[in-house]
Amino acid sequence: MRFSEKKTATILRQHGYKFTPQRRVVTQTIASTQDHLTPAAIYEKVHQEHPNIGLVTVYRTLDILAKLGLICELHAGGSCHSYTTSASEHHHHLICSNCGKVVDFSGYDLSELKQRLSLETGFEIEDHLLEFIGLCQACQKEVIR
Amino acid sequence: MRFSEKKTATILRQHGYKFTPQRRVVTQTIASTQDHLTPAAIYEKVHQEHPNIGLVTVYRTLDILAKLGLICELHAGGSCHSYTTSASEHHHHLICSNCGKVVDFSGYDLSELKQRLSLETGFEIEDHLLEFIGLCQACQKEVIR
DNA sequence: TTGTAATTGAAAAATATTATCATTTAATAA
DNA sequence: TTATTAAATGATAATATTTTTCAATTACAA
Ligand SMILES: [Mn+2]
Ligand SMILES: [Mn+2]
Ligand SMILES: [Zn+2]
Ligand SMILES: [Zn+2]
Repeated sequence: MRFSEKKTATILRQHGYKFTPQRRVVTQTIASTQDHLTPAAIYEKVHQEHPNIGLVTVYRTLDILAKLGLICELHAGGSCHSYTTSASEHHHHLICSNCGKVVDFSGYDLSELKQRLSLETGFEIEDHLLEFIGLCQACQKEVIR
Repeated sequence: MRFSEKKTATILRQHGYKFTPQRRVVTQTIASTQDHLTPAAIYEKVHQEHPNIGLVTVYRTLDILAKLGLICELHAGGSCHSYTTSASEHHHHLICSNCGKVVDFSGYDLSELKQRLSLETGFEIEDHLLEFIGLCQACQKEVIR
């Protein structure tokens, strides 16, 4: 079982959030499938059983669950955000989550990992994304929490 | 000089695209700064000098330039897409660009790189994103190009 | 120069996300 | 249990973002 209701409740409460029925349902819905789902897809599933839960609540819940690491946010090309349960001269990026500053870095080679994954999964890998998110020096001073 | 107009023109034409004034301007605008810019920000800059270039053209141009690797698309948390010149138990993802299938993988450790980057840049790194994009086995057979 | 497929811009449409605010509710402690 | 209260919800509206449409224009190969 990849999903523990008790754990979700505990972690939410530990961070000062309430464990509401809505949050339980959204979490369960995401846990009920291997797929990654867009907010709209999650809302649709949730809405079938619980037509009274609003889309906005889904968005709010996803934000919180992702922030707490209870679900995993991923970037899927076109439709930017989806969620799944948490269980040239190429360069990569370091991005400040506060001011948006971007620092490039290079010299980190992922080709060995890429090859390993290709063999293990049969994927034909075309691209990758490696980004670090954090606070730049300037923003570390400004930001309270 | 990080930007070569001739190279842009050549690569566009090599792929059957025309090298239009609009595409030149968008490329130049992106190349003119170290920042990463949202489509809206790019449009705004472009629009100052060339008020006749439409927002839609900016979007279309960004798609093409990114696809050809002439600019680099990045995922910046909140506001999903920006562009810059191209020069639980934690796990990561392998995503099929055709059907959206997601395969998790784990056991790849980025902590050493993270530490190195922290030291070099002064960033306080909070998170990272590592994703491989490609075609799953099933889709490799289906997809023509 | 000509022909033609690609591209463009304006507008509208479709999507996606966030803000507001009156009402309800989970959690704490009397 | 009950009362209290800050947090959460849902309906709606407001924004923001992206895509579609289509007639007019244009790059560029022939
Ligand atoms: Mn890059
Ligand atoms: Mn992950
Ligand atoms: Zn910063
Ligand atoms: Zn696939």
